[in-house]
Amino acid sequence: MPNKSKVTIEDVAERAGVGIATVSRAINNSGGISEKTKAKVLQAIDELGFIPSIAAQSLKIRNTNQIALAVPDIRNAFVPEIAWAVEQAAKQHGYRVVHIDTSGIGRIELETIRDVKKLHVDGLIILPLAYPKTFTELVNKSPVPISIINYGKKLAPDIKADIVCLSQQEGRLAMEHLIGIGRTRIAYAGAPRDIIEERYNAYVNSLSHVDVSLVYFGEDFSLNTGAKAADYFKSLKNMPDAVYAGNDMVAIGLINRFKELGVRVPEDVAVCGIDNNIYTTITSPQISSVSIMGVEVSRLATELLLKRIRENVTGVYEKVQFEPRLIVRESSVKIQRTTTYLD
Amino acid sequence: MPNKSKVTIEDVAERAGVGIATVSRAINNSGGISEKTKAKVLQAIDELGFIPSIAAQSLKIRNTNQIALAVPDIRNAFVPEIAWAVEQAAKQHGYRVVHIDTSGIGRIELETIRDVKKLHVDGLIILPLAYPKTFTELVNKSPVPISIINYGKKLAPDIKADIVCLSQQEGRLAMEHLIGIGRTRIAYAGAPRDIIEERYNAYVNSLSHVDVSLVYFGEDFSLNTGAKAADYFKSLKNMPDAVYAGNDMVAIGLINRFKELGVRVPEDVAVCGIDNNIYTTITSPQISSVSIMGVEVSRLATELLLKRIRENVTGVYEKVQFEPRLIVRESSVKIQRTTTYLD
DNA sequence: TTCTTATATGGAATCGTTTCCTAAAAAATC
DNA sequence: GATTTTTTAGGAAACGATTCCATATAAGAA
Repeated sequence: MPNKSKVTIEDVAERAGVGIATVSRAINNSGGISEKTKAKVLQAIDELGFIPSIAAQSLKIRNTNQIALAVPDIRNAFVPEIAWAVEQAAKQHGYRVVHIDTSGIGRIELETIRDVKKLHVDGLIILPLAYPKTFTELVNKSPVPISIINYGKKLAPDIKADIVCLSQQEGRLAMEHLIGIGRTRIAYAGAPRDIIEERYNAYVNSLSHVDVSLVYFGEDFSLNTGAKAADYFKSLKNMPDAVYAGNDMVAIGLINRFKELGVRVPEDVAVCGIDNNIYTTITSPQISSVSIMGVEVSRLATELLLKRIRENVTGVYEKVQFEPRLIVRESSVKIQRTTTYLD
Repeated sequence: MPNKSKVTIEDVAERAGVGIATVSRAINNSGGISEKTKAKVLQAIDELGFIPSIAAQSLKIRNTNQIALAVPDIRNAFVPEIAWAVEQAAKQHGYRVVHIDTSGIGRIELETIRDVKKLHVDGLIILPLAYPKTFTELVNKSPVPISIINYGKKLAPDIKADIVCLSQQEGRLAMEHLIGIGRTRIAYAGAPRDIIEERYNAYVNSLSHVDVSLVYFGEDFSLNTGAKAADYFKSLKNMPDAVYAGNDMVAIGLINRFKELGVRVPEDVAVCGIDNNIYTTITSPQISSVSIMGVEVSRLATELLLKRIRENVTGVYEKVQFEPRLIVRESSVKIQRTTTYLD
């Protein structure tokens, strides 16, 4: 870690025999400079190994070429894909991505928005889990543009941020699928309704009558919740013939425990999850799921943010909705009491 | 996104009726200021909602309070945990983390090191996959401290970076385990030796004789490689009775395909993976694996980096080795020759 | 060639901090 | 109360870029 190089634009100017303004023009391709001198400057830059001080540039230009990405927890199965897509898109435009872990805690999410200036970024992409009352308020007074990846509840229409979301039909898709394959006693397993309300709402709305004994609320959307749900369903005298799992982790935990308990999936119970994370294909049976389009959604959220940063406009916020996509795998098939049948 | 607040230290000074130097002292607790005036300044800051310009601070102080984390691909199962631990540790010290995706491409890894100044960070944590000849050279001339999370080959002893690694006994642990449970025809499945050499070396070193027909080199460490390995092993007239998988993804892919092919795990073939990623517990059978201590390793790597940044020293680089830990699950059990017979 | 216009170039101010240096005020010493 | 030492405060010079503005040079028109 030697030469903490401190070669400045002035050194370059001297070496190239030009003024500092000229060097700046060469760096930034800002025109008003002849090809000849530009080449001269570029060579001097190369010889000296000059790298412009981003701090100085930031101070003058007032941009940082950084955006922040605030996610609940990078260890959650559906998050890495989002982080990846955001970074790819950002890199393409010369932006770096600062990661903020909100731990899915509403308070931290709000603080992140409130103190976004402390992050030294030109914009913020946030994937909130909680939506307290002050959310919109804080977003609206943010000094930098915000892009929201919204897998939660509907946001205030007057919110001053670009929003990319899913049509919130993912639950309905899963339910319709289970109904479509002839299941009649469909259960729900997942976190309590206040976490991702829509997931449970879809369950209720897809049924003419809700049998509360078929609803299992765990603490969260985890493997563990799935396992406990399996125990619970197995304990019923009248088991469900399908489970709509609030997400894939729950579905995986559920199926695994079912297997231990001797419950066959999909013969006895069909299962459909949500998120379509890559681990739906590593279980046996592979799990039917609904893709929440993480890559598409987050790429667009990034593009919108960068566009707004670049164009520096505040009006007309975008709200784009993607459609979730049902992916049928082995864990949910038509009821056929003869041979098993996959597709 | 309204009031792009541009309240500066001068505004605060005026409001508090003091000089700008005094305001600076109040902000930074740098002493030489009476409690009375400090309170006055702090109040003014609060009233005006002043937030110091990080760009200006960086320019003067020449630090950014940011570190970069360069990883192969955040979507790889063992990476999120590392990213998480790094961020937690960094946050604790008031540092932000900029994520760099190297896609596991050696060229990009080298570029990241070479151009680290462009990242606007005070230090770099890198988890390299490849170690080309120029690696050490580039690290040594880096203008900022570097901390290496090393799961690969041994690094040059004179490298100017803190290194946190595993004792590279993870492969041996897995092999000894398989041998210990009585398996005699142990196979290898993973990427070619040039990717993570040690994983394969451990295989060779743990055996008195290597049967090349029991070695399957896929393209990478993926589910797909595992699946293809399963096909290959099944096609042998004389199947292995255990597979040492280069990582858990391979193990998962392998087991899944084995199941489709009617090969029983662990009865016919025992399987042990490496990484101990969380998905080893969601398969059936759950997979024995060796923990690579991701959280511990990366937390320490971060601590060492931040210490070096803070103390600004260049001598005496640390090299810390963690011991991997074997975790036995269902996929590998002692051979019990009771009724079942293979050949 | 001479005058006009377009193009290149350099100087100096600026961005918002920190910090050195000097001066004033307060505290301590005699 | 006078003098010295210690604290506290403010002015101004950096930090390293960008960019406005004025000027010099090259190109084009007459």
